[in-house]
Amino acid sequence: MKPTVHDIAKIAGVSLATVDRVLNGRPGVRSVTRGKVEEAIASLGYVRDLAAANLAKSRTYSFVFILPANDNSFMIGLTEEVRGAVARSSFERTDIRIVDVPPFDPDALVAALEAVLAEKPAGVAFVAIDAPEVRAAAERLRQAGIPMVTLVSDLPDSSRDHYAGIDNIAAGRTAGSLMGRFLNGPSLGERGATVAVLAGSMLVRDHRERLEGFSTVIAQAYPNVRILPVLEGRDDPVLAETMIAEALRRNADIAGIYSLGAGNRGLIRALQAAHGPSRPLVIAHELTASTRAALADGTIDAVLNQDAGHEVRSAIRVLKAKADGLPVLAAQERIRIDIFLKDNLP
Amino acid sequence: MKPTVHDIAKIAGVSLATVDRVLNGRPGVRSVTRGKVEEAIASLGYVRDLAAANLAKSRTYSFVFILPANDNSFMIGLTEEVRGAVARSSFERTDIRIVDVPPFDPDALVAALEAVLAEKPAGVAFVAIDAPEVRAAAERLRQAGIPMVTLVSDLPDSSRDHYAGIDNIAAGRTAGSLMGRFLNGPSLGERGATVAVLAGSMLVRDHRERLEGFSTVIAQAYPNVRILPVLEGRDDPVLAETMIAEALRRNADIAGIYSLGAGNRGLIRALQAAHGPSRPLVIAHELTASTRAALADGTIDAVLNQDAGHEVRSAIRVLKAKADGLPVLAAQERIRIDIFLKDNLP
DNA sequence: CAAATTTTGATTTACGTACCTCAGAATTTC
DNA sequence: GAAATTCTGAGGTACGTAAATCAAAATTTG
Repeated sequence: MKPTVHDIAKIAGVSLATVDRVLNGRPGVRSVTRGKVEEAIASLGYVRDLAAANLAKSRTYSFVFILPANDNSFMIGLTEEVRGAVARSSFERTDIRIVDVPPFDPDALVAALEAVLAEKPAGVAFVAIDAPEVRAAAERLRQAGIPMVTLVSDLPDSSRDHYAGIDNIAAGRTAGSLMGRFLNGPSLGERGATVAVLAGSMLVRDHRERLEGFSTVIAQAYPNVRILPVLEGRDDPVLAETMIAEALRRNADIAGIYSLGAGNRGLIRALQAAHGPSRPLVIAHELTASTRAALADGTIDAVLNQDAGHEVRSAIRVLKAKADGLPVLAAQERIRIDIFLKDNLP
Repeated sequence: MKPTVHDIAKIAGVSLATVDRVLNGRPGVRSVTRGKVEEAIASLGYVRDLAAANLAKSRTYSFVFILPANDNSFMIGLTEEVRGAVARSSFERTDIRIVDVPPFDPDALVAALEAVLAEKPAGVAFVAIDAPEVRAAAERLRQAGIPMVTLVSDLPDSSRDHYAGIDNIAAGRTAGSLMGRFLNGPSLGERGATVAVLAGSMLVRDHRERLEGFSTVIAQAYPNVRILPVLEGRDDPVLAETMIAEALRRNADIAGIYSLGAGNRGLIRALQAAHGPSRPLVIAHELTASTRAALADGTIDAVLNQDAGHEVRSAIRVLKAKADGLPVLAAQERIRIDIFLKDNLP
C-alpha cells in the first residue's frame, strides 16, 4: 500500500498534526522533531496524493492566457484551442481566463501582465513580444511567484518558467534544408537558383529566427542558392499578394519561395494567378485550411507546422506542475516541428 | 460552484442514497424516481468529480502491457518508456505490469492475452501481430469488457478500442515523396534512378504498409524511379549489412535506399564501408543512437520517427478514458510521423 | 387486508489530505 | 522556581464521492 500521512505519524512517533505542519511548512515544530518526520517521509518514500490534497483544498488552478487578437488562421486556431481547454476546465480543475490584447503591441501586453499581477492567478501563459519592458513585467510576475509560460513566441533569457512552442531556428534550418534538397541544390551547378522569402515582420522574434536558420543552412550547404531581400508582408493577405506577384514579375527566375510568417492566403492567390514557365517550389508555415488545400493541389510543396492544440495543452500541464512545484516531463513537453507533404496530411 | 451529488438530491427531492443508486446504476430505484434524478442531473449539468470518486474507491487502474522481447533499439526504447510509466504509477493511480513475449510469435501473444483475460485488468496494451488467432483472442477480451489498445503495430478490423501508433501507409508515402523529391525525380529524364528497399519482414504488417505507401507514391509521381526487389533483413544487423553490401556491389547505380524496418546498424556499416562514386540517398525509420549519428554525419539523409514515449503515454491516457467510459481527445492522441533531417534533430 | 416485496430515506464510514482549535507538555526566560 | 513562551498531541470538520446498513414507506402479491 502507498504510505499515507498516518503512516508517517506512526513511524516518526508524532501526531498527525505535526506531520501536517512539516509537510505544509507551517511553523511550530522543533527542528529535532521536524528531522524525525522528514526521516520517516524519506524512509517510507511518501508522496503526497495530489488528487486528495486538491480535493481537500477544493483547489482549482486559475490560469490566465493572454492572446493577441490577431485575425490570421493560426492565432484564431490557437484561441480556439484555449477555448477548448476552458470547456474542459471543470474536469481538469482549472479556471482559465482568456485576455485579448492588440497584436504587436508591447505596451498593451505589459498592461495585461500588470493586470494579471494584481489578480494573482496560479499561472499565466502569454504570447511574448520580445521587448525590454515585457521582460521587466515578466520579472515582476516572477517576484510575485506566479508561474509563467510563453506560448508560440518566446522571451529568452527572461524569468519565464517554460516556453511552449517550437524551436524557430531549427524550423528555419529545416526549411532551408528542404528547399536546398528539393531544388536539387548540390547539382545546380554554376547557374544556381534564386529564392524569395516572405515574412510578416522582422520585428517579430519568431520570424527573425526562422530567417536566421534558413539563411544559415542555405549559406553553408547550398552556396549556389541566392536569397532575395526579405519581403515583409505584415501577415496581410493583400499586401503579401501584391508583393509576391511583383517579385515573380521582376524575377522570372525565382525557383523557390519560403513563406515564414502567417497569412499565406495572399501568397497562394498570387501563385495561382502567376503563369510562369514552371511554378516555384514553395515552403510555408502553419497548416491551415488554405495551406492544406494548396498542399493538396500542389501549389505548396511543404508546410512546417506547430500544433496549437499541443502547445495549449502542454502550457496547461506545465503551469499545473509549476504551481505544484513538480518537475515537468521534458520529453513530453517538447513541441515538435511537423513537416507536412501532400502525402502525410492528417 | 460546481454541482455535487448533494445538489442533485436537493433538486430532485430525493435522498443522497437514491442519487448514488442512479449514478452508479445500482438497482432499487423506480423508473419514475430515476427519471426525476436524471432530470436534475441534466438540468444542473452535473459531472462526477473523477478525482473524488477515485479517492473514495481508492481506485488504481491496473494495466498490462504486452511487449515483444525484441532486441532492436526501438523496442528497447519502447520498453524503457513503459518502465518510465511504471515509475510514475504511484502519481498516476496506475498499476502497470509488463509482460514480455517472444517476438513474431502469434501463439505466444495469444497465450499472453489469455493470461490477461484471467487476470481481468482495467486495460491492456499490446504490440499486435496481424493473425486470425490474435484477432479471436482480442474478441474474447472485448467480450469480457477489457479495454484494449494496440501499440505501434495495429490489428485493424478487430475489437481493439484504439491504436496508439503511426499511420504506416502515410509514413511509406512520405518516404516515397521525400525520395522522389530528393532524387530530383521530375527532372531525372530518360535515365531514371534505381532505389533499393530494405525491410525486416514482409510478414509484419507495418513493413508491408510502409512498402505499399512508398511504392504507390513512386509509381504515381516518380515513374522513372525503379524499385529493386525488397531485401528482407529480418531486422538483423549482420544480415542487413551483407545484403546491402551485396546489393551495392551488384547495382552500381543505386541512387537511393529506403530502410523501412528496424536494425539500421547493419545498413549504416555497409554504407560506411562502401566507396562508390557517389553515396546513395538514404531514408530510414526510427531515430536511435545509430541513426541519429548517421543523420548527423550525412550517411543517412532523412529519418522518419515515431515517438515511443508519446505512444506509451497516449496508450495509458486512452486506457484510462476507456476504463472510465470517457471520450478520448482524438487530436491529442494522434501519433504523428516525425521527419528528421540533420537540421531539426532534437 | 395482511404479508411479502420493493423502493426510498437517513445516517454512517471511508478515501487521503488540509486546516482549525484547544489543551497539555516541554522548553526557555527571568 | 514560577511565568512566559514555544511545541506538540488529540480531535474535529471539510472536500466530493462510494458504499454500506437499517428502518420506514410505498407498492405489489396472495
